[in-house]
Amino acid sequence: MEPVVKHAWNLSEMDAVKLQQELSLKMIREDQLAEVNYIAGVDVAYSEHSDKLIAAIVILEASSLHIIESVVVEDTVHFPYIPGLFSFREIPPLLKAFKQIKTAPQLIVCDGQGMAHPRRFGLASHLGVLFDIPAIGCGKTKLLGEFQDPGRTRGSSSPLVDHGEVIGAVLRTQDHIKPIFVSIGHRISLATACEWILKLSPKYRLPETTRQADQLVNKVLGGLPRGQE
DNA sequence: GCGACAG
DNA sequence: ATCTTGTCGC
Repeated sequence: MEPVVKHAWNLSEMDAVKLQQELSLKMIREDQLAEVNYIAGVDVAYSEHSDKLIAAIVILEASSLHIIESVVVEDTVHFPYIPGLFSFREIPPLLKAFKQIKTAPQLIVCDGQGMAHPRRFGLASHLGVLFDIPAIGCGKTKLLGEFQDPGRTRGSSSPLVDHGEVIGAVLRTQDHIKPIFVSIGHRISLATACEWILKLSPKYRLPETTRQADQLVNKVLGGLPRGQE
């Protein structure tokens, strides 16, 4: 698969911010989904030993949540980890991995935020806009925003708010387990995004897409500890 | 100035 | 992300 939108990645921090502001204009915050048969889960990790990034993509069949296709690639580090510019580090290796994917997904679930971002354009929005495929941001922790604790039962949620604007939802995917942060990536509403995440998390805290992609990365890393910055 | 800060 | 410590369930 190739992205619909292409742009340079060797940017300065300032140009990266500028690009986010331009690309964010293309982001669609309402439901624009066709029938969802295949869902992509993506994950990227840093390998300290090889000083490389490992990107994994899994394609799950929506009805069974079974893996239809998967790919793992290694890539050099193009950009440092900077909160707010996460996509400039993770997307290059993901583009390399997507080149090998044959089954086009109708939905992408990202390990990171969507519009719950300083410029409302996190990893999920960026990836969604590049491929023009509906995308959901799904983070284990928040980047910004305030929220009240959602109810303790699976399915409970409360709004994630930044400067009076609802930028996402804090969603409880399992009873009594720490909630996750769901936000609009591209071509999907927050309500629909939460429905999908719940559907994808029948048993664990994280959606199956993220779990499977994570598992694939760890398998390649050989269980070795991931590096730090 | 101090804390917060997706992975 | 990783690391540590503590608590609970098996």
